[in-house]
Amino acid sequence: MQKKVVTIKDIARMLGISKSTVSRALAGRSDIHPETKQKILDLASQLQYEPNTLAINLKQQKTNTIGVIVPETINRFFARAVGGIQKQADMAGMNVMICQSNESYIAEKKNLHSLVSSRVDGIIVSISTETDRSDQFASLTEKGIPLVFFDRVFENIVASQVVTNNYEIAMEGTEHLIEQGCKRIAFVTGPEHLFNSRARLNGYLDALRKHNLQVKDSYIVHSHYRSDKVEEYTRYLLNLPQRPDAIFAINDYAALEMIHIMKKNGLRIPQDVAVLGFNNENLCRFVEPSLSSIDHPAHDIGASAAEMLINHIRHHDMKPEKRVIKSSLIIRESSRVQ
Amino acid sequence: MQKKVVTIKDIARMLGISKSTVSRALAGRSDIHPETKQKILDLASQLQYEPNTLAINLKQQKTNTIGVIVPETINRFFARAVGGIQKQADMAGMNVMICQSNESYIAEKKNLHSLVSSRVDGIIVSISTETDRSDQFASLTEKGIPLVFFDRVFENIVASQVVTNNYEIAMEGTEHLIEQGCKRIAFVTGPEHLFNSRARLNGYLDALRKHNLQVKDSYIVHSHYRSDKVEEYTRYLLNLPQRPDAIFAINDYAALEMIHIMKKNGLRIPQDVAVLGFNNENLCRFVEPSLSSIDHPAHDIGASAAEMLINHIRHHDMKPEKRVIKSSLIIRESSRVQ
DNA sequence: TATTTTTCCGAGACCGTTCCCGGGATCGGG
DNA sequence: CCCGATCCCGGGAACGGTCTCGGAAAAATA
Repeated sequence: MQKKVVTIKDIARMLGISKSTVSRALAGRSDIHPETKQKILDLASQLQYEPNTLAINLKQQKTNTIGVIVPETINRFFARAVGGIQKQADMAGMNVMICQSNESYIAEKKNLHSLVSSRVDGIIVSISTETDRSDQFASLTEKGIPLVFFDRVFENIVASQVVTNNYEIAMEGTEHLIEQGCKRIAFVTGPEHLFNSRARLNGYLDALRKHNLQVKDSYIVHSHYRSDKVEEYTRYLLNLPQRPDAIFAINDYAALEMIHIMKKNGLRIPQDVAVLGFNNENLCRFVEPSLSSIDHPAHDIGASAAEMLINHIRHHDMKPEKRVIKSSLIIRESSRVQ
Repeated sequence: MQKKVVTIKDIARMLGISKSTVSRALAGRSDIHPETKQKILDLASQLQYEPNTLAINLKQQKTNTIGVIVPETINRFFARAVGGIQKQADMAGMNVMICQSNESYIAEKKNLHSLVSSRVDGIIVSISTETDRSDQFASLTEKGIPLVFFDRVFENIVASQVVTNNYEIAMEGTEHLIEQGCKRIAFVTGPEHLFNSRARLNGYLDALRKHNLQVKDSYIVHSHYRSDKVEEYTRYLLNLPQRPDAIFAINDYAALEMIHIMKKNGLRIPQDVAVLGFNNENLCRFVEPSLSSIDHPAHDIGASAAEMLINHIRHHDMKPEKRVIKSSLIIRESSRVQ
């Protein structure tokens, strides 16, 4: 049943010429008679010839492909970042191979091996919440495979990275809540070992200290980015002896769910509890109250990472570079107390 | 700078044996002395040897990879479907290569060529809104490459497909709105040439006819799945001489935005206009009013498509199969008028 | 000890391309 | 008419693996 896939050799045989000549014609090189070339191209399209990229890549010792490892594309931040990567790759005529770690260290490692085995020309990574060691990435550098991290990065590794101004924006967001008169500000952030979680936490802490507000550990929640724990830690916060009067949430979906739970408990947003989200999803504008958030330019971050990686691939001697992309605070009803 | 990547030949040379033997050890075959095998494995892991999948795939004439073309993973339905595909592929020990058409016919065609050139073992597709012809897919069958469509499928092509009961669920949803006393039900659906859009539309129309309600073309909006037109057609619907008293929306995000606009215009949901969404996103439970929706089991659809494709890959003589996965109506506040 | 079987390994073809190299044919200039 | 340059094209190695086949050495059997 299985039809034989047509190769360059088939075309050569049918035309009574050598495969070198066919290769020349298909590659669009000039040292070939126009007439011969036309015959080859005609037959190729008639037979629906598709070049075997496997063979080409093997021979060329490069794949024209950049590998991407992200936690999960169900997370819109990463979906948008991947979009930015793909757009940039398209412009450079490169392909993209996307892997999801599903926030698992093991899966991430498997993805990495898979990409290396596929001989991608470079790799872009945003690490999983579970990942707390970087040696598996260090070995890439030894192999000469360019590597760029974005958003979720390691602090101490020497590699290019694209991050946002986590510290500053967390500080700005917290100060905004303080200016609204909030004094007991809860902070929901990611796992402690993730660099950007720590940076955000520090921004939050420094904002409190700067305004002489008491830091209470019970107001700090370390959450995974997954959604199934939101109800649990919301109840925890609401049941504290001194209920928070503001919540800086890890993302907009979590913020939305928290607001929903608090409303059911008779709390008014923002009068009783002000809420600030993260990511500035579209839905922020359509919910009630509209949700203040941090605009986190996912698409640009991805595009920037891809651009940087492509540079590394093309000029192998480049030094690691760190880019900071600015997030911005978008104030809406959920945090406007006065 | 660029360190040489270690190959099977390097290991053979360093150990003074032939590459056949190294291959045997690495492939875990039995006709090799345990001691030799151990030496090879030790050196391989010490040198961080990674097999070149390009070479393996070229030789084996298969890639153990399934290609996926979806409109865009920023759309959560497709992100979840891809998740289902990936899970199923993992279980079967296969890889997944994801392409996004970005709802463009041209890009979709490019993706297809790219996957064929990469010699994927099979392809899963959900077509773009622009795609209204299927010949590019027909040629896959000639080449003997298994193909499975899901959700957005062609009506007349002979290929395996996984769809939901679009007609029935649109009918059920519409009847639900009718039972709530709504008489002027607007329907927002996808482009006319898409099979599932038409199926849903027919379900809607037949529900109206069954209950002797007048069908008005002005209540039917053909929208793309992108979000930037929502405001436009919402205003159109609200400005109709006979304003609709119910809206069956194309997805939950559109529904949310429509509700927001209507509220700003002083309309009460659901008393003035009942709203029914599509996809049953998490946020449905957290918005106000909570959003009725159609639960569209994206993950299962993807998993089912992948399972089917893997079967086709393993048993080349299989007949095309059509699977229907049931969606279900989830009633919440936004459509509960009484 | 002679023969058979088993164990283990090497040689080399092959997958589908690219590309270097060399050579025959044609052409132009002197 | 001769000869170097130009134009086309074919042969064949190479990319990094797999796998078949055959054979030498070791082990088992007679």
